Amino acid sequence: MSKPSDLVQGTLDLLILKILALEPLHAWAIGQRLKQVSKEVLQVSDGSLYPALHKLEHEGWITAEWKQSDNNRRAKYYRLTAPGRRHLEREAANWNRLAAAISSVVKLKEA
Amino acid sequence: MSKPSDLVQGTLDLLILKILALEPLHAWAIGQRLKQVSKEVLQVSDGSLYPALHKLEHEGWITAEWKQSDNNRRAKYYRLTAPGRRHLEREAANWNRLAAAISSVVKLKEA
DNA sequence: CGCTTTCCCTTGCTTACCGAGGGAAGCGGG
DNA sequence: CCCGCTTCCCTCGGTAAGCAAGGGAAAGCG
Repeated sequence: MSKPSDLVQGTLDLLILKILALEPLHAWAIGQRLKQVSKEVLQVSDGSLYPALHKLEHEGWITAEWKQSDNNRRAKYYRLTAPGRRHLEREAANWNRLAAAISSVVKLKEA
Repeated sequence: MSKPSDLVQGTLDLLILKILALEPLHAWAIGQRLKQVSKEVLQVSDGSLYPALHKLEHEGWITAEWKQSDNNRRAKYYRLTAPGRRHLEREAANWNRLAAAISSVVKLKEA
């Protein structure tokens, strides 16, 4: 099945970049943070998160650095790059454009 | 490539159902209407539209009927069913929930 | 009689995500 | 001291969704 009832396809990159724009975090914490700030609405699984992060890193929008986590474990902290920040702005603008269009259709009443 | 810059994945069903909730239409007209009401923002191709309609019909949310179009051609008019209307409400509610959550994340500033 | 427009459809591909799996290291309790 | 729980890392195989590119037919018009 695998129906994404707790995520909108194509928005994961945007969400990750936005979270990292506020503060560098490791993968696991990103998932937790996303869940927390969205009040449990947005939930992303490991199997989605890690590949997405690797893709973003490969595209140069984030960089990784191994550090010690708060719980004294090795963790790969991701940080937004300058191109990443610009990309985030583009993605955010595009989301706003599309979300507004869709919402306007959803709210349509008889002409 | 095929990057959906003019659509958000997973919202096509919702958009189609909503358009049909206002007025029965044939496939080609649905595409036009969607483009029109969204001020050119939402554009859906043939290759997306027809399979989506067939799927919706197969699931019982819409029904089809051959008629003459305004331009005197044969056209398959789709109409929302009662279960389809209920499904539309669920999908719309889910969209609102997720879109609000995503938008709230996108608008985040430093805590 | 070609040309454009309006309408129908399918096939193969890519992207994006998920579920299920596996592993290692710190930490606390018994 | 070991065992289980949590935290953290990752990959693989599958599925869903949409798109580009193909195809066709019939109406109307010059």
